[in-house]
Amino acid sequence: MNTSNTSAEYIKQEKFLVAVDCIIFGFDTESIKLLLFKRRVEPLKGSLSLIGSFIKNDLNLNDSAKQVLEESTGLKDIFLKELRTYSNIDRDPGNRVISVAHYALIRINELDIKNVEEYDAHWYDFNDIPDLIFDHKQMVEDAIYRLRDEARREPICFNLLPEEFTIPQLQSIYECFYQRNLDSRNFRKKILSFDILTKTDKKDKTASKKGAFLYVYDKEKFDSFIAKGNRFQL
Amino acid sequence: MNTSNTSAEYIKQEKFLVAVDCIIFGFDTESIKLLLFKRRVEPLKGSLSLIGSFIKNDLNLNDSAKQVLEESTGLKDIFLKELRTYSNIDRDPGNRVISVAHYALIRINELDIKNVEEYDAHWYDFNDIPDLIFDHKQMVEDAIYRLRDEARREPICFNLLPEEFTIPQLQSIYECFYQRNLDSRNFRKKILSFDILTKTDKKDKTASKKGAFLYVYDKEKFDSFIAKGNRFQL
DNA sequence: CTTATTAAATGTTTTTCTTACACTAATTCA
DNA sequence: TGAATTAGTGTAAGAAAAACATTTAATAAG
Repeated sequence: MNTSNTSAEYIKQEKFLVAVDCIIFGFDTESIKLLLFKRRVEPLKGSLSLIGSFIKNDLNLNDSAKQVLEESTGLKDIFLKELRTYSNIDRDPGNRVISVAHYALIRINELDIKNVEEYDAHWYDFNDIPDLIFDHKQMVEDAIYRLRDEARREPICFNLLPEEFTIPQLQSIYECFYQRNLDSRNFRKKILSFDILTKTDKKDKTASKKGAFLYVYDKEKFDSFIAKGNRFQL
Repeated sequence: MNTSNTSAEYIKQEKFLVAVDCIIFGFDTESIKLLLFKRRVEPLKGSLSLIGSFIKNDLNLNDSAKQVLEESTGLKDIFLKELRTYSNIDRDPGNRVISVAHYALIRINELDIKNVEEYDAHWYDFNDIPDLIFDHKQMVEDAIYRLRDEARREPICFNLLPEEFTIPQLQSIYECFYQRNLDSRNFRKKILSFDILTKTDKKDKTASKKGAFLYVYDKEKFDSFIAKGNRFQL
């Protein structure tokens, strides 16, 4: 590290290992899933954990998390947000490490199988999280809590679906988050009332004989919806 | 730092300066205010900034922020939450520093004047924030945005008022946040409908001749309100 | 001691949003 | 060709939000 122009007051200070950990969510028609990994370094090598990495001096935290995601999933341009820091002194028995947890929403179908196998990654139902190393299970629980809240107030669930998706698919994500069935008439009415979706003339016939029309999320429509003083709320 | 039991993989890693910065909010019958400080170290010594500190090896981030707050305001048991990290490589010209911003709500009247003077601290209207060092102004803007959102969904505004406060006082905080007048009948009806306040038989006569009854926030009532499946929303 | 002033406290109606509810349509497969 | 399956649609009732004006309690001024 270049310390040539380091201020005098700074030099006295202690330095810390800083890591990012990523909570990766996906959705597969039935349930919201979480991508978990076999840890590849000591301590606790081989145990289940989130994917993470120590940060380097050339990237900020968000870019570090992006890099971790790209390496482990093969995906770029992923929905990614900071959750919070985890900084208890003894959280990592290897040494003191301050970790900044990030959560990501990905489209399961776009996941690169090669990466997944190489990294020994597996999907777990978000209602049935196994024990994880350190405080990773706490991170997951915090992320689920945050995500539930955010899904209600921001149009983020589209990030779990293909570019083109059906209204019933979208509904089932919300049913997963809220753990209850929603009325399909009311749901459709509400989501379409925001006028943020564009209907295509294509149908998805994987889920029914009749087939359901495919829609795409339109960020510009959303922005103008908000600009008019409206609020996304499900 | 004790590195005797540090894992091999960890030793190779770069370490970083980590700081906490605190965005301190108050309220003084008219407007929401922000406590700003004259910076006491180089670089940019003497410029306006948030209060902050490098963290040490014996405290987690939250406790570090608490310590900063106690030293600068003389207050304990302050409402304090993590906002987010700021980690751009060049954000601090003194050296690379990762800062974790925290926001705090305090009761202006409880502030220790001695500390305030010693630290050269001053209140600024939250609608008129001066330029600050580094990315501190961004932190403030992010904190205001977060706080506005949180005030709508969590009972946090009480932290800006004395233990005993009037309904009109509470209303004026919300009017500040939303920057619009609220109907006093509807506001009162709504806030009382949550059944989270206890009315005292005392009156505050500083704001009117008639005087307004004082109320206290009851955390237990709030918890049972939530346990019944309700949602605080203003 | 009467009157003027000031902000607090209160209820009702209208409008908007939410919830509950059941049938028809399109397609596939047997 | 008919049985099965999910998609798609409208309306009525109930709940919540918004709009709106007057009376009350206390102090201060004349």
